[in-house]
Amino acid sequence: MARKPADQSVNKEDILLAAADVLQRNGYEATTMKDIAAEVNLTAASLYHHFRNKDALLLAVLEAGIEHILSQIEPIAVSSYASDYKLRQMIYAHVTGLTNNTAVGAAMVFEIKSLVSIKTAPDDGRDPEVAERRRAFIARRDQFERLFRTVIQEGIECGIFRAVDVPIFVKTLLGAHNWVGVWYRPGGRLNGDEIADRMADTFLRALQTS
Amino acid sequence: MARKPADQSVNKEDILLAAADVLQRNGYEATTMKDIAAEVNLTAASLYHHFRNKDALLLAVLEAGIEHILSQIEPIAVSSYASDYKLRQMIYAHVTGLTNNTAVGAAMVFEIKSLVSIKTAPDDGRDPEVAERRRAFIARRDQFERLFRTVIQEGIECGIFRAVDVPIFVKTLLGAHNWVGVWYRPGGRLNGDEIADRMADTFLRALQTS
DNA sequence: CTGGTAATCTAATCATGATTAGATTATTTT
DNA sequence: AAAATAATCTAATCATGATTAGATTACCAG
Repeated sequence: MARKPADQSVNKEDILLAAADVLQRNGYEATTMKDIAAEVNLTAASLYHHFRNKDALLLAVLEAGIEHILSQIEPIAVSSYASDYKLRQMIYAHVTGLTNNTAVGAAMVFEIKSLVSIKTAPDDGRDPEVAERRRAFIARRDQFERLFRTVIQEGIECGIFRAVDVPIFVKTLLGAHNWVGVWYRPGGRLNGDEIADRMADTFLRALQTS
Repeated sequence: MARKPADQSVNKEDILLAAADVLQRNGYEATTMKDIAAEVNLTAASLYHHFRNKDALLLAVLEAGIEHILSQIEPIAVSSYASDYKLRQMIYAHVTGLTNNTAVGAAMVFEIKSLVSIKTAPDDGRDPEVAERRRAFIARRDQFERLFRTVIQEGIECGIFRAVDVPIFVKTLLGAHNWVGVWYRPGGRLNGDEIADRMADTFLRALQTS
């Protein structure tokens, strides 16, 4: 499990990676600070030098994840290629993103719930900063979804795609993608690229006019 | 939140429903025995009269959920209608199942991870009975997935569907479905039936020969 | 080198939440 | 209605895990 020789000091990057990994394996509540610390050969207490608390750490993981994905998807979405080409590329980017970094991917998918869950969240007076970042994160999520909607809407308008119920179609698409983060295991019959391909086929077929 | 007048004594059914509900809201780890108990106006301690422990309770929720869904899907899958008709019905049953009982649906989707998660599970010596039921549950899950695969395979063989990569297609389909349990909220623009319809359209289109 | 900051550590604290023990009360059965 | 059983309760226990306090150690600027 240990990834490093346990020598030099650790930076936030390392911790985020390790956290994403543990998070994927165990889920938010079941992941202890100690688990994360162990992954980078630190003690739990040391993590507090880098992050205010567990929530802040989780949030940082998710932020990194979504920014990464957005940085891949956004340029495609706003490019001027044909809608079908764009959609295929976006699907490809998203799915391979999830399969390449399973950790962040699955953490992202699942932990959103912890994040949105009202348990800790009801106008969480305790840490206004975290509350704010939480809000920002959700906004990015929405942004992400919107990119897909826009591309599909475009495609419909210029007649490349048949007229589907865009919001539902996008939820369907993203649900399928997200689930990949759950079942995908490296070394299976297909690699991320191949999976992405097949999924893109499915959804582009579904949008085909005829 | 309280569903009952808090009078007569409570039975397992009630507890399972309540648990599913809380589970959906908070997730496994974040759901306390007290939360569940409160939902049926009991104390946490009282729950132990009905279930050996928290794991057993969760498992019972999931078992009930999957049996219910299977009881809906299986008859359709083994019937002798045309594959496309069967698939549409199965999608419909699954999706509306998830939207009707959001609680069980989402709990099912998410909590599988807790269940499969190795945290509590590594040949869990502590409670062999629970370990066994856990195994059985996973088997039912697989059975469920297999029903979809079979129907699609059939359809391909008799030329109703185009030749897709069946395992991936089914993961795609089920991922999309499962996600419904996450985003669906009663009272939205569309009800369960309408959502199911649109999703069925999407996937049947994707399978269309042409 | 030498002070100062950064990164860690060890050893508490503190809170939460599962589980158990030992009554108590309600319902059935005979 | 007495005995037995079921369903609850209250009041511990016990363990875990987040967070804090107070050193210690490592590393960098002057």
